[in-house]
Amino acid sequence: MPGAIQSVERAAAILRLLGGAGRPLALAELAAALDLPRPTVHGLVRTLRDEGLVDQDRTTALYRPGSGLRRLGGGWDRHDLRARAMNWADALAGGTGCAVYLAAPVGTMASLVHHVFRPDGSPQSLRTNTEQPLHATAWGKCLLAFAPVATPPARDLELRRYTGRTASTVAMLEAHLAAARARGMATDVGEFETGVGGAAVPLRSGGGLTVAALGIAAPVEELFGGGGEPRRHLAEQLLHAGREISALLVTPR
Amino acid sequence: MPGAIQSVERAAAILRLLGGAGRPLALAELAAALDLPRPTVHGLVRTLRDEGLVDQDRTTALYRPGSGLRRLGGGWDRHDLRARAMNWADALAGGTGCAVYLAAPVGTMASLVHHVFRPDGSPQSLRTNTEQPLHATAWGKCLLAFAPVATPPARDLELRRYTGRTASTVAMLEAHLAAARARGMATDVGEFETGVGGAAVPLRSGGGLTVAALGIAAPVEELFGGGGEPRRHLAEQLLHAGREISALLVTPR
DNA sequence: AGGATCAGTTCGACATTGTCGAACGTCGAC
DNA sequence: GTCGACGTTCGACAATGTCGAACTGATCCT
Repeated sequence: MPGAIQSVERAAAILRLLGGAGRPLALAELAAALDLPRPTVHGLVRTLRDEGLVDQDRTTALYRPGSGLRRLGGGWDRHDLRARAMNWADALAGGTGCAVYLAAPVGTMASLVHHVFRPDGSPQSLRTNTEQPLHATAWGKCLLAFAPVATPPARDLELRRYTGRTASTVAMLEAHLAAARARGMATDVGEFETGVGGAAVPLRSGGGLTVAALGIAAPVEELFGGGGEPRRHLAEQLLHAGREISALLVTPR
Repeated sequence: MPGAIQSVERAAAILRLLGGAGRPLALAELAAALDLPRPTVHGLVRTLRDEGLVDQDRTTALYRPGSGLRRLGGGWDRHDLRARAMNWADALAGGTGCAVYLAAPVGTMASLVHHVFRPDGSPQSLRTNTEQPLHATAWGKCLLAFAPVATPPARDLELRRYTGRTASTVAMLEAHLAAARARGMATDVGEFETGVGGAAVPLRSGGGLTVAALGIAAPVEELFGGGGEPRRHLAEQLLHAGREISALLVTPR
C-alpha cells in the first residue's frame, strides 16, 4: 500500500505552523520547526506562496497565511451572495410588504448577509452583518433543515429560549425541521421576537446544495392565515424569489 | 532556477476545486478537471484528507473541504479566545461597574466573542456573536489601530454614521486611530450608540500580534472625566486586565 | 571602510519519491 | 447474472524533490 505524498504532508505542516503562530515566521524558523534544511523548506513555501496560500512580506521576507486560503473553505463569499440576491430581495419586500432577510450559516448562527426594511415606514433597525440563532428564526431553521452539512446537528445546539414559543427541546426542533422539509419552507411564529413571524426558503447553488436562506418577516397575524400556514400570496412570492435567486447562484461568475 | 514543487501545486489545485465547487466532488470529477489519471489524484487527495484539509464522506466517498482548513487562516479560534479571557472579563465588569466586550476582527466588522452585562441590574440584551462596525466602537477602533494586518485600511471602510459623533471621514478616523496608538487605548464618546461611551485595549498573542480587543462600556459621563480621558481607575483596571489576558494568550495550550 | 555573521535564495547531482498503467473489489443499473 | 463506473491498491521506473555547497544582500561591529 503506497504511503502519503511526503511533499504534500510537508506543505500542510507549513500551513499549520503559519496558521498557529500568531505572527509572521522567517524561513529559518520554519526550517528549525520542521527539522528540514532551508532549501527544502524554501522550495515548498515558495510554491505555497505562488499558489496564494502563503503571503511573504516584501521587505522582511517573513511568511504568513495567504489570502487565497479564504476561498478554500467552501461556502459562498457573502459579498457575492448579496450581490446576486439583493435585487430579488428588494423586490420581494416591495411585493409582500414584509421585511426580507438573506441569511448564511456561520457556526451555530444564521448570519444576516442582507436585510431589507419592511416598506411601511415603521421604525426598524438595520441588521445586516448581525447573527441570529439558528433554532429560533425561520431562516435559521431553514438552514438547519436544508443545509445539514453546513450547520450543526440539532442536538449540538444550545436551545436558548427567546419567547414562549421558541423550540427549546431537540425533539421539538426536529419536528419543526421535518415539517419545514415536507413543506419546502421553514416558518417561525414569534419564536425569536414576540409577535413577529417569519417564513424562509432555501437558496441552492450548483448541485442543489443549500448555501443560504431567504426569509420574510412580519407580525404573526399578518403573515399567517387560518390553519397556521403562511398566507398563500406571500408564500408564493417567497418561493418564486427563492427559485429565481437559486438560478442565479448556479451560474458561474 | 528550480521550478515549483509540482505535487504541492496539484494539491493546491485540488483544494481550489473543492472550495469553489459548491458541492462535494467525486474522485473521477477531480481527475477529469485536472486532466490527471485517477491514481495520481487519489494519492494527493488521500494525503490532503489525512492532513484534515479535505473530508471524505464515508458512504458516498465524495470529497469536500475539510474542517482543518479553519485553523490555517491565522487568528484565534473564538472559543479558545473566550475560554482564556472570560474570567478576567467577568472580573473587569465587577471591578469597573461597566459592561465588558471582547471583540475579534471579522472582515469589516468587530465580532463580539464575549459580552458581560453591566452589573447594575439594568435592562440589557446579550450581544455575544453579534457584529459591530469597526469604525464606530472603541473595540472596533482598537482593532483598526493595533491589528492592521487583520483589519482593512480605513479608506476601504464604509464610514456609516450611527450618531452625530461617529467618525464619518477617513481623515477623522485616522486621527482617532493615531490618538489610540499614542495612548495605547482606543475610546468612543457615543459614536455607535448615543450617550454610551467605550474604551478598549489590544489583546496580544505570542510575538506581540494583536488578535482581539477588550473593551468596557458605560454612559459617557460615567466613563470619561474632565479632559475627555477615561477615568483613571477605570483605565487602569482595563489596561491591567488586558495585560493579564495577553499573558494567557502567549502560552500555548 | 572592511570584515564577520546571518539568512534568503540559487544551483545541480542524484537518491528518493511520485506517477500512473494495470488490476482488483464494490456498487448500482439493467 | 452481467456490465459499467469508480474508488482503491500494486509496483516498475522516470521524474521530481531533496539538500550540501555556494552566492547574494543586509545588518552589525570594530
